[in-house]
Amino acid sequence: MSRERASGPRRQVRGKQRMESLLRAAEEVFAEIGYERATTNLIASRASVSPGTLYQFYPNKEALAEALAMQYAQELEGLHQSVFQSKIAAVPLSDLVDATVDPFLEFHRRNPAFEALFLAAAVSPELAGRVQVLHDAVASRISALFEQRMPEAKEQDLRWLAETAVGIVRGLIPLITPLKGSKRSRAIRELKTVLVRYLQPVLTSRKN
Amino acid sequence: MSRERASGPRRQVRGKQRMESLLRAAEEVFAEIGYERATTNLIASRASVSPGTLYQFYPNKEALAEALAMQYAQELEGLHQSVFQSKIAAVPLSDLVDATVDPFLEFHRRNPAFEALFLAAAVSPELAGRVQVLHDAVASRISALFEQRMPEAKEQDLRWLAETAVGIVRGLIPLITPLKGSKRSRAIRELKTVLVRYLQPVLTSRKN
Amino acid sequence: MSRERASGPRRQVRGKQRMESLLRAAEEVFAEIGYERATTNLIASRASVSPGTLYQFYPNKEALAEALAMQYAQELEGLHQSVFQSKIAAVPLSDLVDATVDPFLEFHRRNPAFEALFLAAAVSPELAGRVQVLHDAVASRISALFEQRMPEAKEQDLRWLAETAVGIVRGLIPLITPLKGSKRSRAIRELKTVLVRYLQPVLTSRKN
Amino acid sequence: MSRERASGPRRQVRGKQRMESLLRAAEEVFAEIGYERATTNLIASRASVSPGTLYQFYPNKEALAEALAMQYAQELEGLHQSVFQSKIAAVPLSDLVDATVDPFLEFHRRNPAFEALFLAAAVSPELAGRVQVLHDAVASRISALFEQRMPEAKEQDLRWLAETAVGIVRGLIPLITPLKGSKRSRAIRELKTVLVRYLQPVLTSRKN
DNA sequence: TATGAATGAGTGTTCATTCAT
DNA sequence: TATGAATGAACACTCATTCAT
Repeated sequence: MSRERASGPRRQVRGKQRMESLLRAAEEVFAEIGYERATTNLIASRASVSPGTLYQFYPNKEALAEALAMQYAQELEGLHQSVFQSKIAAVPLSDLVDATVDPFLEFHRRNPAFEALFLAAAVSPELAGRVQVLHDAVASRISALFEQRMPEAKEQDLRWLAETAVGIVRGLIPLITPLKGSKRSRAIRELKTVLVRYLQPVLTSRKN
Repeated sequence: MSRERASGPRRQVRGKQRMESLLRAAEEVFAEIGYERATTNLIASRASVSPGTLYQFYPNKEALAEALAMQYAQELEGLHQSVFQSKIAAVPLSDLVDATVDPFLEFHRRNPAFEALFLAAAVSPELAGRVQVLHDAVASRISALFEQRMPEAKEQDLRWLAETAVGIVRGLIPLITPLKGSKRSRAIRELKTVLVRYLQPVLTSRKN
Repeated sequence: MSRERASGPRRQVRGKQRMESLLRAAEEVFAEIGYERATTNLIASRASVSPGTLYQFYPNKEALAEALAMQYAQELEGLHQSVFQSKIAAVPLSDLVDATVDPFLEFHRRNPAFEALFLAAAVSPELAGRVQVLHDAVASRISALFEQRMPEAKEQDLRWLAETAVGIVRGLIPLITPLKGSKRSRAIRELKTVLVRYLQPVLTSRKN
Repeated sequence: MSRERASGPRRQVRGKQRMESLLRAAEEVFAEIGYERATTNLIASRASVSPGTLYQFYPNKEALAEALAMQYAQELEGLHQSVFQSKIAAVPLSDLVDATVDPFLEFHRRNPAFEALFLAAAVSPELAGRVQVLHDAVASRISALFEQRMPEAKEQDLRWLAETAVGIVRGLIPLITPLKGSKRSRAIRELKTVLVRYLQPVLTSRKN
């Protein structure tokens, strides 16, 4: 027989590619019109694929959101790698804030569906559970970072600090996102000011 | 003299009541499942009326949201009346923060659809315009309050300060809302801490 | 008692006025958006009256159409009075056509709902019966007119002639209505040419 | 070679068939109750499909009307083919009228929704544009036909002649449609008489 | 009489999902 | 695998008509 099953692995590769392109399409659509308003048919057609194909890879709309969330979470893990490789304890707080906030804002800019997922999670309890990973990824990362500045602090307190910091960022991001240029810079500076002033009393660098 | 077409006004009263009860039903439903997921038929049936009745008073779903927003905005206006009547300039900052945050959190608790409107506005551009009034009501109020502490400050800077403060509150409210009792108190204290530390350098009371 | 029932007749007068103003409102609305699309609520509000009031005078939408049709029919009766008072048999055919067509076109212009009723009747069998009177009023009038030119003709043939003539007018009116000025005049001339050429062989004036 | 993705084309065939059956259902319903009163759900159920299926092929009710109009227009193009193939200039006028009117009446009988579309267009401005093609198809065809009889005539005049002739037919068709048998024949003869008498003076055959 | 609130079946249309091919 | 036709329960919204006042 001429047609051997060599296509097995190849098929899997194609499958992965399809999943990726569907995810990118979902990202696009979520970013444009939000999760709730996004329709699976639109996502499929953005991926140049039939609705049936979409459902072959993702059992429903939520699954797309979750897969996207997982991808984001993974990327977020790596986001502050460089910070962790530096001597955190010795760096001035404002530098630490810079090194944490800037990559995050960049990530935010690169992934406009990120916000859409958070908004959707706030409305849909089902989605909330699946997107929780995103929040956790960030918060525990920040918490770990803080620990290196104050190793004697209680886990609980570190967590509060981290959650609050993350909340501040999420609260001020809407002020930043619509702006460009110097106005945006100013808004970012304000965000950093809030964080520094909030954290200063507890996270003063060891050097000082 | 006393009774010209007695039933006219009575009918109008009934109309007003219907509008109120529809608004309360909308509030309920928005709070439970969010604006996007709320259906006009569900709202109508919550108000124990037919869909047609709803549309006799509100031309569409957005109009309900807007009417609700207006009501909230009005209530928010009155929220900090007492603060304004005190000698703002002389009060310790932490007291000022208390007097501002506490009523707002209370308002937030009493009106669970408030958050739903904000979330919806973030997703729906059409709604955004109609709900803007809510944000403005709060931000300009806070801005005015700040002005009394630092009358020499530029309008622009005051506005930034206010927007940032409001952003902080909105960012941290999700940490507070799900909690009860002492955990909630702690979360609230954390919010106030952020605000005080952020504002202290610029809004130190005159007395000091 | 000071408030006697002198209002009886006065009330009836007011009732007539209401009916008239409702009919005028219906006419307006039918002309603007057609019978099918016209809503009783819109008609009522055009007459500055509540829907309930409308239904006190006309039991349903059809009744409005019928009442309007009756009014038109009555007016159409009087439309060719002057023609009948002339010596029809002696007048040149083209003059007769002028004297018949011109007032009709004028009537058509003055009563834009007239056409709307015909269109609606063509679609709605229920309405058809009620609007029939309009067609009959015109056709039998024309038939009578023709009779004076050829008194020996059979009733049947006269009727055919009249129906056909009316059909021609109704068929060409859409070419006339949208036009103004000289274009309109030309279209009218064409209509008259059709009628004259059609009728000439049978309705040649006696004088000739 | 013969079977690349065999089911693809087969599905497309099914799609085409659905579109046809939906169009036939629409035709039926339009003919029975008119365009305005026709509901998409009724059309769908006539075609034994769900509403969703209808909307997969036609984005809205108007699109159905338009598709129908296109189909009719195409059929109308071919309607007078045989006339054009004859020596138009040499044929007696009454024969020409026969050869033009008869197929058209036959078409009219076969396609009862044709009239419904015209009526709807007269009421709905949106539809008017989409149905215009029907009128144009007929009128320009007739105009071309007339040109062969009087090649020296001005384009403008030919158009007037054609529009008028079409108007006559449309005006008299309501007299014909409800009739059967000899009454119908008589009505048709009357229509042809009108046309012949109107056109004779300008369209006398060359032979004469 | 007159009002206008109230009705509720029905309208065009959507969309997450399934299924035959 | 992939297609795209098919579903059908919902949705936002309408309107002729009724009814309490």
